[in-house]
Amino acid sequence: METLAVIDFETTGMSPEHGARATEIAAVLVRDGAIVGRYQSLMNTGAYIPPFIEELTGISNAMVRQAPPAEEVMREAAEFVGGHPLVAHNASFDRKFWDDELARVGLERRQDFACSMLLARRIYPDAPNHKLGTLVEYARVPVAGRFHRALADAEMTANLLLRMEEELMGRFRLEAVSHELLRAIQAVSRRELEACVERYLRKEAV
DNA sequence: TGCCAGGCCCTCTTTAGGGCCTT
Repeated sequence: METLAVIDFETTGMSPEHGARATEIAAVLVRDGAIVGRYQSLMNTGAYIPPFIEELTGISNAMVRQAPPAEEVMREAAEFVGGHPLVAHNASFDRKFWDDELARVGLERRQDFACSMLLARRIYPDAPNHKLGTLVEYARVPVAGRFHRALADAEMTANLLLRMEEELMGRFRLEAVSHELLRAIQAVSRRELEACVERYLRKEAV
């Protein structure tokens, strides 16, 4: 059975290209419909956390000053994730920081990301919006802790992913949902969801 | 907010604009 790694970063800003750095990372492993592993750590990059971000995440400059060095944390996180396919909510954001923080320790990403936000737009088109907090309530996912902390957000994203996989399995009578199928679904428009799954199933059958 | 992005999607579209989502 395939194992997926769901990751979430807290950061000092929106883009590493403009100097933002990670302040916390979490990764949870998902297999057989359940969370089977967890990793979480604050990380010290030396970067300043603006007051707005401190307020948003509850992660202060004092907290990260006492945290392990970013190099140590990223090596641990990369080892924990291994080669498992990745998932994140609005993955384009976490992918940038994953790639940037790995590169700083001489490592490279080995796998693709699937995005739970793009999937939710297709699977739950009638949700009020597709923010993680809204989807957690909409899909009746248990609240795992404070929003905007990495482990809570990663766990809720993982459980949201499992709900969406159940929805796909029920709707299309699938026995399992692979990372490859998730990537195929997120690459088509909402209207093409059904045709996409059918194409995928035909390819699998050949 | 120590001021910044960018990929994606929808539609009153495609020779474009604007909103969403992440911190």
